[in-house]
Amino acid sequence: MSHIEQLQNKNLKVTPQRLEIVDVLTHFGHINIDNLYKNLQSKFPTISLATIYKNLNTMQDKDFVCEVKIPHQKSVYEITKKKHSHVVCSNCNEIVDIEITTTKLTEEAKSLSGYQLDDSSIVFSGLCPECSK
Amino acid sequence: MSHIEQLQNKNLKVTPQRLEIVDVLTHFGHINIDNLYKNLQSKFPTISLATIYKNLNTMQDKDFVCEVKIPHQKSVYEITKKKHSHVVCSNCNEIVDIEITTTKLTEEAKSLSGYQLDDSSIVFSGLCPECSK
DNA sequence: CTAAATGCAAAGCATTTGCAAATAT
DNA sequence: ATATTTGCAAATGCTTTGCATTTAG
Repeated sequence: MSHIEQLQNKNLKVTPQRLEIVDVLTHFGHINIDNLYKNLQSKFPTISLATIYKNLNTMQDKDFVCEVKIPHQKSVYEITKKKHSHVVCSNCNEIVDIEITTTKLTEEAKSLSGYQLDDSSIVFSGLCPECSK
Repeated sequence: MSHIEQLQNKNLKVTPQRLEIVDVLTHFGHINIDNLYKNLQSKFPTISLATIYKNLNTMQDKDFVCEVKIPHQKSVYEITKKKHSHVVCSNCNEIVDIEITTTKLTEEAKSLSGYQLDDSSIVFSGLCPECSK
């Protein structure tokens, strides 16, 4: 499905700025506000941070984009996709997605806490292959 | 060990304000800046947010306090203790600590990502026993 | 006595809002 | 044609800084 269709499916008007935000998010996978801004400026020299904030907010409201909170770093944003976890390099900040099975751990957490749990946010930290050389 | 001794062990001067911050952190387990501020005002009507920020920052530098980033909420702070995970109620925001075994999951994450991992941050979300009634 | 902490005010960032003009549908 | 989006400027909110005074050790 094209990015245009993805936006239309969420009832988001397809503006050039918005489309480029989706392109950049898709290309980088995860990106923080500042880097998103920098990347958009090459194609849209007059784009404003307000536009980026507004777009990220409406996209989050429509559940098309989500924020990932990372320890000791600024939050990054990603296109909402199948539930997954994150691994972050504490040296170069590279982030990758991983699909791990959290069922057993969530069960453990449920019985230990007495909570009814339906979600989990997991971020592993360490060194990426490049930085651990 | 008393809170006074805990501060001294970290080379932190024992001021009344600082001691009360530790008392409040210990009492609540996890608290965000605003609520910490409100709680301190009863005992120190003229305490300033700057003092609280400065204290949390130096305490974090000394690894005596740490920040916990929670999805969809303001960060909370806690006294640094043995590694553990968190469970948060998405209705009343209550947070509890749990000790779960993350070894297997971390191994899985390592092999999937190719990263050398030495830390993980896990936050489960759901309803606390009270809110799920 | 010295270095650090406090509290105030000001400064510095980050994010949101209001609004006129432009644009998507 | 209408409702939404954009980009600017201003406003708001959050966190840090500078500094004179106070306090802990």
